[in-house]
Amino acid sequence: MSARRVPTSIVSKPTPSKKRQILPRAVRREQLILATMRCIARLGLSSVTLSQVTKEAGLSQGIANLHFAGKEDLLVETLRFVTGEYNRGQVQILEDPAFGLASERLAALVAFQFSRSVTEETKMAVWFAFYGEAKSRPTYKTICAQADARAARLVRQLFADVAQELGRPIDPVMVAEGYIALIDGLWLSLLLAPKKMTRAKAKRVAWTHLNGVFLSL
Amino acid sequence: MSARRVPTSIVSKPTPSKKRQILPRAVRREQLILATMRCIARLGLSSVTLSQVTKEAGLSQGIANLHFAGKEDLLVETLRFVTGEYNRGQVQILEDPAFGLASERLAALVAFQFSRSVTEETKMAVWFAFYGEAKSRPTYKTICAQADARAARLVRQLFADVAQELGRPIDPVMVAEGYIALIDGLWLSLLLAPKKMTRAKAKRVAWTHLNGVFLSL
Amino acid sequence: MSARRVPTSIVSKPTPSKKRQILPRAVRREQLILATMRCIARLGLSSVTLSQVTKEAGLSQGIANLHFAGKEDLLVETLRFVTGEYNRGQVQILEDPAFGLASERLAALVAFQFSRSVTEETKMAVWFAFYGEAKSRPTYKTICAQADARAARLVRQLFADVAQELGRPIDPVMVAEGYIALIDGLWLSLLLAPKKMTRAKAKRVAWTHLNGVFLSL
Amino acid sequence: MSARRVPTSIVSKPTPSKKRQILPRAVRREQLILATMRCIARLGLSSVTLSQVTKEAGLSQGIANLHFAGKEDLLVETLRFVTGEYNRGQVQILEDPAFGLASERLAALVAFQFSRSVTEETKMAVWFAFYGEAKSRPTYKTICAQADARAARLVRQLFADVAQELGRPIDPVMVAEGYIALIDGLWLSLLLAPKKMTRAKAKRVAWTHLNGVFLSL
DNA sequence: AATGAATGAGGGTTCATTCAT
DNA sequence: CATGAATGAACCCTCATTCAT
Repeated sequence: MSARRVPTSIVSKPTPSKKRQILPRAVRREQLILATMRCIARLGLSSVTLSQVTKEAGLSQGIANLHFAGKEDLLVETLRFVTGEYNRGQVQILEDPAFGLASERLAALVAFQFSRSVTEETKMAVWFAFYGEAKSRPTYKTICAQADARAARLVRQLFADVAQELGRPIDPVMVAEGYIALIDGLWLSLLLAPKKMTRAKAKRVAWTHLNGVFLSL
Repeated sequence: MSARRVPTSIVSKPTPSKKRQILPRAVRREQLILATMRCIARLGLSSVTLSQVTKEAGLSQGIANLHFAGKEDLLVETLRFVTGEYNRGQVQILEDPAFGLASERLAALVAFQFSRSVTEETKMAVWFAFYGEAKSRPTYKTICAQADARAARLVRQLFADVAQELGRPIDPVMVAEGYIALIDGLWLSLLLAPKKMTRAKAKRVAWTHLNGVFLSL
Repeated sequence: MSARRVPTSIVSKPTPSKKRQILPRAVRREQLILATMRCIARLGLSSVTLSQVTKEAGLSQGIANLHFAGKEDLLVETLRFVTGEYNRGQVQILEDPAFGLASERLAALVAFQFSRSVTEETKMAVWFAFYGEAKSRPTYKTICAQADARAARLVRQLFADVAQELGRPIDPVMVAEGYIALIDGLWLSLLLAPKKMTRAKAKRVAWTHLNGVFLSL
Repeated sequence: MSARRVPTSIVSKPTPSKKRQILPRAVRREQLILATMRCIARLGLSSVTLSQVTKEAGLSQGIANLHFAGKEDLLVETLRFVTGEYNRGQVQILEDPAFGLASERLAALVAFQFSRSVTEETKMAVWFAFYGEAKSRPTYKTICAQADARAARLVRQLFADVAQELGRPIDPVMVAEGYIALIDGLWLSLLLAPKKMTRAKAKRVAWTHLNGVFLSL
């Protein structure tokens, strides 16, 4: 049958080319953001240096300050990149006209949240790296909060739809909050104990929770 | 009837005394660890400096290196302090002979996990600060993993007991993992969006989840 | 009749230029090494700081760590610089085809060893600064020992040639060791008591010794 | 035959006694000076710390500042101790009424200068450690210069006596300076290349030199 | 007098940022 | 635009000194 495909990712390191190249601003910025993500995952947010990031990107020292206002700005943009991508993915599912039923949408959401792309180690690491600093960094906190709020709104709406569809009266706010907390916790397990928590298992746990919530969905 | 007590915490800053004071090693270490916790909460793990920590503790620059092998050691001991305290609290509940029923124990656990002491902002901040770096720091990762493993074992046992007590056949491993993930996620909400998530609400969410799991506990 | 020339030296401090200048790595390294030599002479090996060295070189704090692996590396390279220079000078004399007679070579060696360039105060200070630490620093010791061994070999050969030329049977090993010790001792006098020991006087002492050794050379 | 005696030295570390002891000032000072010498030999002048010295002496941190004005004072007194001891030894020989002939005195001097006690590694290391710093430290320089001057005076007188005794007209100043330089150089060899230069060999080199000087003494 | 915990100035080093090329 | 050498502020850490015990 089909050959085992190597999972490719936009976050994996590209092959370097030694020539001095002039590229569009947006491309350079993304190069740097992706390199930043890999560095955060490898070194941790507190050990990331511009030197490491630019080396990872295969570019010169000074380039980060050329395309970003400074290190902090690069980090913020990295966070925005990750949250933006996630939120766009969520929106796509919840607005996809292909789904007729809310419960189908929910299934798609769960699948998405534990898809390889979303739970990629690098991304998880970046998420939690910023969560860990968010408490003390208003900028991070705001971005995280906004992303969370957007996600919560979508999930709330979805749960309301599902409840209506099933004829089960639930409190969408409470249920959404519980569900989101569960997902966050499962992601944390995936990040910190990948030996014990797999994507498949996490998905099962999520469904168990949902079953409990909707009493046999 | 009782007067509204100001919530005191071991983590809050003590009044300074300008005199050069000589104190037992253990006391100094705890002073420094608590100051470190406050600094992590205020500045973030990546911005904590020994200078800040010792100033926060009202002590001199050099003292941190006098009582700890270095900054990294101080941070590690801080992490151990937090995880140790939590684990001890958990064990206490699960071994307390005062509880006759497993379900009473579970209630106590939930109460403990959302008690003021455990969910104190500073502590939550410290937890997630280290979680955020754990991916890239083997030492942190190990300590977190050990704490998580201990917690998981206790919760698993408790859930098995509760299930037996209620005559509900559940998979304690899956259920424990779900519950723990939920708690982690709720703590994260408490930390990042204290405006939207209160301790009371979190507790309710946790109970909703448990109800779902045990089908009307 | 010729005008009294100001003795110029590569070790004397150059005029500073305030502009940020970019220079080849080798040039910067030599700048720093020379500044280090001046600092050792002025402050002593135990009081040399990178701060002093870079100020002496008219450069910024951080530059030392940019061109050397660290302070210790800078010091080691400084030692190598001095020993290398001396050894090269010696080799040059002993291999110079201009000298027909071994005794001429010997005369040139003595002249070299007490030349202004070799006995420059700064260099003598550096030599003995490192000798003083060599006992306890394997790296210094090795470099000094290698330089000494090279010098001894050359002197031994030269003395053997001179002895043959004069038809005087001597023990080249013993004589070389004595001569080298004498030179070291005279350099020490030049360094510590320049008021009492001049280059001219030292040369005379050396010749007296050699006369004694070769019985009227 | 007699058993091979372990060469004992005042500089070797004494057995520690854990009790807090109160001792006469002079004893404490000497304890600390001897410990300082061992530390200089082991670590080098630039790495000696009071912490190391007091540990080596088996005493408490603060004691050095109790018996000396400060670290610098301790070092200076250590230098004085070594130079004083050497000078006293020299004077003793040159004033000893037991010697009838100046040449006997000279023989005794050579024997003394290469005696085990004087050429003890620790002492040599201390000598050259201070020589190495003397250039830049007026205090060290003065002490070394005074010791050298005293030694030179004695040697000069001795050489004059020997010359008269032998009926050889020599320049005592030049000869003394050459001899002293030779001795210094030989000590340096003993310190840095003990594998290649032994006390016996050094003595022979010295005698070869003296023979040359006095033309078959 | 003796101890050793506490202090704080100053060291080496890192690294975000600048800027000459 | 891109580079990477140069800068200098700020970090961690050491250690001479002080001082409560």
